Amino acid sequence: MRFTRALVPTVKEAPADATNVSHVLLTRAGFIRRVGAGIYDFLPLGLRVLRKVERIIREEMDRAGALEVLLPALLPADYFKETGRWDRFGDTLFRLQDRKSGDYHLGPTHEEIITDLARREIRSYRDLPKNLYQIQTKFRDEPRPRGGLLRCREFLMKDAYSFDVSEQAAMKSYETMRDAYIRIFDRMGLRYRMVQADSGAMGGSLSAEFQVLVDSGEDAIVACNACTYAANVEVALVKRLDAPEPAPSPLAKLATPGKKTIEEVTAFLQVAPARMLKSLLYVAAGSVVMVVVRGDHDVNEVLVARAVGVSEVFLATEADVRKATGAEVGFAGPVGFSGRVLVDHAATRVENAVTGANETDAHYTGVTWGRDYQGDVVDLRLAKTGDACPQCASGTLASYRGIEAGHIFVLGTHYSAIMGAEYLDEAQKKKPLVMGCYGIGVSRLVATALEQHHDADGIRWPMSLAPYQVHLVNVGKDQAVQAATEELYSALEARGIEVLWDDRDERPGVKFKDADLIGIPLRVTVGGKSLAQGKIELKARTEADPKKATLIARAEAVEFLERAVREG
RNA sequence: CGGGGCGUAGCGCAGCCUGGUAGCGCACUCGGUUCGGGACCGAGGAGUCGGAGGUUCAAAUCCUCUCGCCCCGACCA
Repeated sequence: MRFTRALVPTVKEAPADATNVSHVLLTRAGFIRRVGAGIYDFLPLGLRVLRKVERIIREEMDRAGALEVLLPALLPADYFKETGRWDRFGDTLFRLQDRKSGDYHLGPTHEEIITDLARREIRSYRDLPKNLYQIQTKFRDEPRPRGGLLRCREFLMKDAYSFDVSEQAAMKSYETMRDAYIRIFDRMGLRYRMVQADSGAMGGSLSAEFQVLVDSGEDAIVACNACTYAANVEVALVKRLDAPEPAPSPLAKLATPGKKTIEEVTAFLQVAPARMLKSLLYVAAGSVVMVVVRGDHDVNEVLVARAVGVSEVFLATEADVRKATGAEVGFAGPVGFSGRVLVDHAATRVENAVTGANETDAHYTGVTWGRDYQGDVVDLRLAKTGDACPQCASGTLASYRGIEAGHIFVLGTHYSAIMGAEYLDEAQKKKPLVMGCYGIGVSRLVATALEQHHDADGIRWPMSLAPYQVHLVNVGKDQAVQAATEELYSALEARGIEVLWDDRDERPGVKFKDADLIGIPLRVTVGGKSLAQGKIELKARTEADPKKATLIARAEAVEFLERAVREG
């Protein structure tokens, strides 16, 4: 492609509202333009990257035996009403009505629609297993779209759904997808980690996220430095500690006027935060539960929700706290508390702890688990760097940040049971299809890849995702240079190499700056000086030194570049 | 939904406090010089100042309402 015929509107200044690199660089390099909040145009370069992402995904999904379909984006409300998600999805659903006032919405995900297809078309165990996928635009009215392509209201997603005869067979489908995902993300040249994840409201039993490691990522994950354990902090566990030698002191009540926070109490009583019990009140499905963790630990709300058996919990309001404890906020504690108490395992190991007395301006000291208070002992604390690995003997956990690029689930029969998607087994018995679902954020990946591959000058696309493979630059107006560049351009195109030729009548500096910004992996420069020696210059975008270029004989250039492109 | 902020030329911004008929940089057009890391000189084109209402002789500027957007938090199959 000749630059003068292309649409590559690069700009020097970043949009004022951009807060992350991918948004800034995709905009500056002319890949995307913002149309509305969380809504973007893909310009030619952006679309080419998007297509590369799609192609890799299609190739690997097809290789894994999945079948591509295309489901509608515009959906009658009936299906979501059938599973209750019409209500549960709340404001996230883009709703609309047709001319006859019928309810419709734009699809945020397609479990219902695919399950409907399956219940109509899959009848026998002989039809199974099946894995259907699509690459489709999804719509979610996010409470707060942000980060350019990272969190949009309209975005492109690959979603796949597997159907099997049994839980065991579904596990196999899940593993096949897991392996396909590994190939996909490897091919994209991303550094990522597969982590245990919350199956949450999807009603699934097993799930893993593919987290692309980026410091600015929205998700926090922990991984063991010695074994394979890696998990989203939402569900990460920590090794349970052994009990200390018990040396219980008697329970005593102390006046702690105005000392509400852990910091205030530890300073006032001269005790370490680890000797405190932090008691927080949560509302779960309408009732209040007290959650007790060690003073230096934080509560993991997903674990609390799991322990209670609900999909989410909320921190109680001040009024709720006063009502439940009879004291101001800051003085809650498990001793003598009448409601349900959940205690983190580590908290039960604190002997002679200090905790609120459920009485304004008072705390207890000498609090000991089992003697002074009871409760359900579960794992409730948020894992953090340095915590002991729950899976192996000696490892410790380290924290990372990531962007969720893929998520795979075993769904079980959640949707098939509700919607009556059944097959007939060998014994002519009707059984619900066992499902799995597998998503990849296609448009998000364009931004995610960039978040991981850029420098101060611009983007550094991995070869597999780059909009073009070679960025050809001619410098100077020299007739010989012009002719040589033209010839090289044609030769490269003839070999099927994707080349963007900056044929603009611009100064070299402008061309080089734009080349760095756009981020095509190989830059080839044809200039008067080197051409006089029969050479052209090759510079990889990953090479930091702007002056470091490899000189290649003109005659060997095409083959050399062909090899360089193949090797990525 | 809670807190904060911003809407002025395609982009980034100033002007608003203290009302007086809209400006800067980039980009764009034309002419000239220049040409290996975002050149320079000169001449131009381009804005219902987010919208509605009000105050006033006069509103980008003051007042009221409204819409949109951004940031932090909440939320995020």
